[in-house]
Amino acid sequence: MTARRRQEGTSVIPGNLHVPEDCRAVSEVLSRVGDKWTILVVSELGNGSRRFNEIRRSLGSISQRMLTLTLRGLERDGLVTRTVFPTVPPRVDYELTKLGRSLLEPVSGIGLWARQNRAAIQDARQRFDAAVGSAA
Amino acid sequence: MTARRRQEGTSVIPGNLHVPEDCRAVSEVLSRVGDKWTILVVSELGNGSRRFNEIRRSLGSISQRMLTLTLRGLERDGLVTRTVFPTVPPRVDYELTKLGRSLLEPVSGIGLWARQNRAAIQDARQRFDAAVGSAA
DNA sequence: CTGGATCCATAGCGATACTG
DNA sequence: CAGTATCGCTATGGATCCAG
Repeated sequence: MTARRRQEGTSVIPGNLHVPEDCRAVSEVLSRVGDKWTILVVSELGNGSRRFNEIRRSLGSISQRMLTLTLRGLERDGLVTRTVFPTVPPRVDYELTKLGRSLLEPVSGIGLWARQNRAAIQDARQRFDAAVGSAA
Repeated sequence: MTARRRQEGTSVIPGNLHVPEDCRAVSEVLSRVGDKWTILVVSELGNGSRRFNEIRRSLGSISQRMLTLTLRGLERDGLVTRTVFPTVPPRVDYELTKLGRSLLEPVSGIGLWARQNRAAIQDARQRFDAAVGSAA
């Protein structure tokens, strides 16, 4: 039970994820990035500074509550800055930090993949469902 | 409600995500990729074909149920193949498809970012919590 | 060994109402 | 406009038991 790793793979990807330490790191980031809204918000902010309701409308379907929570989380993790203008009515601007912008690159990779392979996924899904349906 | 896109940004990232159509695509993929286990499983399978309990042990903490569900989902979406050997005891191998391997690249991008910036995030988190704590 | 079925606890998230 | 607070539903995910 000491060494049960397979040696065959020699790591196709440029950094192993199966080391426990890395697993935690990835899982942590994933629970931030992988939630329902983070990537969309970050992507929107990738186009420049935005006000609260601007983001809200640009995403269309996000609830006020979730946008607040998402932005709070991003702010907490140092990915966006929150600038309050003490005017009336109040105005709050959100903007990506350097760290936040650095996330834009890997995130856009996922986004690109998503758009390129969505059709393939939907197709596979239909085939799978059909097969399961007929088998049952 | 016809055209509410800003023109200023000129898209830092190589593909806009704020088009409704793309938003759905990304959200879809995200709900598959962004769950608690998919990325870890895909990463592990990136090193080669694996049996059910091999994956299970390599991740350590995943429950049997969730591994089954995750693999089923991945199979449904055409990202992994499931090969059953009708032996006794039964043996089932999982392996990434071409589509699955193509996901490995953007995923490893996220993984890389995670490892590189985990410290920065944790740091920002502590500062934020300290600030909020003192403000309250 | 692989994995289905069930029970249960919690987290996520939307809807709504209220405040500065 | 930009939040906060509360409620309630649903999805997620773990534990456990059962079966081929």
